[in-house]
Amino acid sequence: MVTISDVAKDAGVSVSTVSYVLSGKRPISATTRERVERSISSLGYHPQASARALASNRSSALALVVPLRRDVIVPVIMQFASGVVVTARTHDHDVLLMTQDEGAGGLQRVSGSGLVDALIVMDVEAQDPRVEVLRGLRQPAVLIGLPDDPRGLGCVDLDFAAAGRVLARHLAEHGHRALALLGPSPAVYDRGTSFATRFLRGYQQAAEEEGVRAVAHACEPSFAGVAAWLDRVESELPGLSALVVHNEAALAPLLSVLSARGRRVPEDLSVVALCPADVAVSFPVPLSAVEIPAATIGELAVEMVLDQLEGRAQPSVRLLPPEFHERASCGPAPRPATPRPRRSRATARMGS
Amino acid sequence: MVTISDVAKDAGVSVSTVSYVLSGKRPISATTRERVERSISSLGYHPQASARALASNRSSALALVVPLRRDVIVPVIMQFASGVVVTARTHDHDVLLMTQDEGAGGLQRVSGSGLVDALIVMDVEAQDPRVEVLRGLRQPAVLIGLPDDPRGLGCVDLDFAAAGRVLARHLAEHGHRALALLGPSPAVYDRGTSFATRFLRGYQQAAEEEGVRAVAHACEPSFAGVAAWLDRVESELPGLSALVVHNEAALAPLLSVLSARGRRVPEDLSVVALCPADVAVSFPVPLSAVEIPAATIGELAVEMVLDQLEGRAQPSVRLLPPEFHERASCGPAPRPATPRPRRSRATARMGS
DNA sequence: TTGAAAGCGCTACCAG
DNA sequence: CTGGTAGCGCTTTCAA
Repeated sequence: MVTISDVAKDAGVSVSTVSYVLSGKRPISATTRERVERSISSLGYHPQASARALASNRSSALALVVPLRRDVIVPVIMQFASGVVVTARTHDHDVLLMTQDEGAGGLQRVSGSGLVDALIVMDVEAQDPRVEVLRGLRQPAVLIGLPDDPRGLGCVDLDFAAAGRVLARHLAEHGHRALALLGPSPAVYDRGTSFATRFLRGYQQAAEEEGVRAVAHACEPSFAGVAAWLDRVESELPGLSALVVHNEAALAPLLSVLSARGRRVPEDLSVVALCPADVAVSFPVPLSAVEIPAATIGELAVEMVLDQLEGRAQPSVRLLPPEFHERASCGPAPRPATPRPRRSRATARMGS
Repeated sequence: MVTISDVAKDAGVSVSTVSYVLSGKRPISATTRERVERSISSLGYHPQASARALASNRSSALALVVPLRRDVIVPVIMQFASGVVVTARTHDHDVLLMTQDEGAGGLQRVSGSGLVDALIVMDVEAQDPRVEVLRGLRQPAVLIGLPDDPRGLGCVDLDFAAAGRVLARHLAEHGHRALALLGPSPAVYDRGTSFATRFLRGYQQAAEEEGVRAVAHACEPSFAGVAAWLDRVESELPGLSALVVHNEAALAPLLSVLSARGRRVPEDLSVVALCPADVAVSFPVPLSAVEIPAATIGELAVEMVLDQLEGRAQPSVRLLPPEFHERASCGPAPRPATPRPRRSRATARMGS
């Protein structure tokens, strides 16, 4: 194994000079630098990560904690993780992959052992017990999600409230006067996952502002679940002409069930969703949808956490604006709109 | 920060004793061990990873290289990665996440810098340039996939040939005499990805043995691609009554197109696939399918690579047997089988 | 602009 | 069964 002193010897300089050539932390004459670099590549020298970390007290690694639950949208996780890894590499950092099930203890372990310089934690819930632990660590952290009390921690996420607003408003502007939100499975609400609630609030707020009737219910992502959900909202809301879907896994069953019942999209029923682009275009009629900018969130998380690490910035909360993509699943309301009241009461609630 | 000598002082023993308590590499009296452990937890001591790695020349980390291409099946990758991380943790190892795009240089970097003790590389192609690089590294490696020349490297993968055989044979046993294989997109074959070819060979072999007619064509996973594929095989193979799908992304379009054309599954056409269980059950008619045991492959990869690291085993190739799950998409051939020839010529080829 | 050398915290060898 | 201690390969301060 070739070490820094092998390089120093070969180049006829001191060890510290080689180190400074590598780090750029002090000026080096062009000729010296060149000699050193020649030796480095001719010897095939690679600085040893552990020695560097020990001496500098920096690991050049970030921890990334990903969820494993079955109700997460796997492709979104992957996009996000890719964004993190690629961005980390452009800042000369590596990524240590951890799973949710290591829990708070895992965070303490990697932090305490100095394995990483900073942490990025996905899928953080409103009352996540890990939040308090993260606040107590030596290393900075950025969360994907928005806990109730984010003090001291960076947060990045889609602005779910704005996403809910955008979708509801879009339907209202197409003349729809009665909307239904197909929400995530009940388990997601039970867990107190804040994004579901934020989306719902945005949806309700826009519906109210636009003066349209709107219901919302959680939905199990299966054929049976979707069928039951449909029965319920159709009986609950006569004149229903548009759906907002915040449940990726329910999309396929939903569209199957609709087609089986002879309800055409968008002629009979408009559908808009929050889902990745590739999912949106995987149906016979491409879905108008808001996307989760997962890769961007990943990049941003890395940049925020490194800014905190270098003292360039304080922890802050960043909610990214939703991007709506119009495709083919949203049309005008089928029946001429009934005379629009100046200010109708919006009804929106999230039942079980 | 609390160090090993703080613990030694607190417990009234030497640092080496603390070290040996931690590693268990030499006998320690019960009383000493207890005192040391008490000090460790009362001081909240965490051994520093970098110092340990420097002194022991072991990082206790594995590199995991995941693909980023759009034609990979993301959930399978995730299952696999989870299996790797969880298993690595049970063996006291962490996982460094790398992306495909770091290429051979990335492998050399993490290897040369001693960041990891071993490497696991996913999605390895028949003529993958990384194979030669991996062979030259100091650390052992295990590949997911099967390159043409795997000498010196461990390999784990599904036995794709057996999977192709199982599916074709299953259909033949249900009386189907004319089969079509809907393969991955042409890009996959062009890339020389060995799993596609292995699956195809197994399918062809079983068809020949069973004396059934069988065609095979690559297919773009889109509505247009699937429709064109269907037109082609139906005109090419009169009496076609069963499909084998080796293209997860094409499943949804395929089933939509079939339903739009009034072809019922399984009454008019039987369909079997190679896909994850959750995908198989996400359609109106649950698909009989072979699954990729991704989590198992991940576990196995970790165990194999650690066995190599510890000198407990030589690099070897392990192909896991396919597991077929009967669901609802496969029925008997619709028309009574034509008199079965003793040994008919099977036709199977993979056109563009 | 460069060199010398003191650690960083741990492991594992050598002694006892 | 336990202690002392020489490194592991690098960074960074102090000195020149």
